[in-house]
Amino acid sequence: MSEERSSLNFLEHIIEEDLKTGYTKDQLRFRFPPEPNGYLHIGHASSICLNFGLGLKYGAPVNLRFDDTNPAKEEQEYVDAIKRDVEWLGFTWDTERYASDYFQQLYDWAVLLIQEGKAYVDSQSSEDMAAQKGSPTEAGVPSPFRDRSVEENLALFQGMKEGKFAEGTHVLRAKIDMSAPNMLMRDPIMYRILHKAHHRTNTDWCIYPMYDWAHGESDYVEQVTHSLCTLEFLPHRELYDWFLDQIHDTKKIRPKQREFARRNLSHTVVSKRKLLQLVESAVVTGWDDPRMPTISGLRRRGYTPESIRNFAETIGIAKRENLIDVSLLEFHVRDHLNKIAPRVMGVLDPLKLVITNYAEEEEWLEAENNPEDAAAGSRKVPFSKELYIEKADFREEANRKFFRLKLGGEVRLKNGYIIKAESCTKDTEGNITEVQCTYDPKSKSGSGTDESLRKVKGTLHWVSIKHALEAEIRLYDRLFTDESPDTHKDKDFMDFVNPDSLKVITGYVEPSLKNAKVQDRVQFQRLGYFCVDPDSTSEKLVFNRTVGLRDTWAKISEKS
RNA sequence: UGGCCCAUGGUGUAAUUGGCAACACAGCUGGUUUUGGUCCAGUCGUUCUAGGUUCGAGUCCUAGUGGGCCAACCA
Repeated sequence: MSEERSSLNFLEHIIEEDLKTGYTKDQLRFRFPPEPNGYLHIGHASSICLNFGLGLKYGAPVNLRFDDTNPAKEEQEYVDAIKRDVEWLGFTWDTERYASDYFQQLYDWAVLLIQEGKAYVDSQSSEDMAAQKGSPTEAGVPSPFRDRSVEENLALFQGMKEGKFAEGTHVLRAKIDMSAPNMLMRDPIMYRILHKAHHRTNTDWCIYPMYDWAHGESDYVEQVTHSLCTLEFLPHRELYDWFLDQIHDTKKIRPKQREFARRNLSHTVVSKRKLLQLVESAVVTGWDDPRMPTISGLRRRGYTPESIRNFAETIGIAKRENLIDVSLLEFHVRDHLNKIAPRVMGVLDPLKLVITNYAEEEEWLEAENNPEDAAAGSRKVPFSKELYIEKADFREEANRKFFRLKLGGEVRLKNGYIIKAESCTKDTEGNITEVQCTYDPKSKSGSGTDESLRKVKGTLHWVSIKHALEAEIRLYDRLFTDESPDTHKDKDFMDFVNPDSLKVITGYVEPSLKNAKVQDRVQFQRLGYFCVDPDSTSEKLVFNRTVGLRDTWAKISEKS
């Protein structure tokens, strides 16, 4: 597969290079390492697609590893949600791992470092330590505890482990270089005391390793070859390598950390703090609100795993700053849903249409389920004298660019007949309340008559009033009015919340939808893609608009 | 103000590693269409600046400019 001549991203170039000079293909191994402290979002999705995609490309295993080194923030609930989301995206991990699986090993290695004089227990306050750290332009100063004896360090560290000390009284630090230009190398903390129960190890431990100490060593334990993370971890690489130097057995794989730029999506925020703020301030209804950029939100909105994977693949991966327009994500849902979503008819903004010369009680017309997919078959939709059409599809008069219904003009009712608008009635305020029309009985769709073959410029969707199902329709728009809401120095991202990001309306849909199930996805013809929300009941259908159809008419009418 | 990373059409990403700057989206034209959808065809438009090396530079070197990251007992 790696012989494919399709272009490679910079990480694939690195891997190809490593394959030539070092590793064999069957040694390759990747990992996706979330911290179980929140819900996964679209940014994680591209990291998941990157790591698991590499696994698929090279036939290499990919571990799902939970970076659970901070019991203050992590919960089992998040572990479960993360697993569900990764699975939903369509990926299978090789083994499920936890940094907490390695607490004992990490402890043993830490003891080794102490014995070698490469780590020491510091007993200062965090404020004092911060003050000694220096700044990017000034060197730090050594802690007064830096030269404790190995014996004392060993005894204290053991005491820390045994719970003899309160939180904040001691930490274990690596003894590296207090004047290193890289601040992370100025005697970084390896362990802190936390008297908190951990969702997996419970109270077995009261000292917990810091990210830098745990991450690289976990990669090493798992023999991950390429440990990929976002660019803000670049300064950590030096420390990652230093920690590996201390324990690396040259007969084993030495993991490499490499960094890529996180993908930024326009009109959204992804930081956990900000997403939480949206939830807590009730701007959205929860982590899975269809407007949220979380995987669970996208799922509820009606996005398909394929569309997200395709999106991740087209945006690619690189090292530069980026802001990807959400419309690209929308393109990919449309692209996929166009192929798989059954077509149905629903009217969201109804206007009554009466066919004055229609004499039948009702009839059931044949309707194609999906013109993109012959195997999708067809269904019957009821037709009768009184229908709903969209308000926007009728005007008393209009210019030639308006293909829809106008007085004296003709259109085809999708799957039905050609009609001609004869008159309309209005209320006291001048709003059109009903349109009267006549139909050509010989023009029935699919009948093969000359009349049925006639071309008319417009085709409208419709529903038969007496057969229609009432449904709640939730129309979503971007959550933020600004394309990059959290990058303004003078304004808070909450200032850009779009007040119209949700509109709830009542619509009328064809009766074939009666038994639609939660998560079913359909195209309301000429309107967009919709899916059945979990709030739906047998009494009342609830649809989410996933995304509208591409709308050329909106552009034309905007111009004039 | 120290160290490090980055810079290619409107957006995102490529460029066989120094050899004709391409792909997707968006835009615009037209065609097909019982969805103003889809599909098809065409079109628009790009290497931050200044030097240097070279027969040849998006790619290498130097300087500049612009953007980003780094001082949590977070990850």
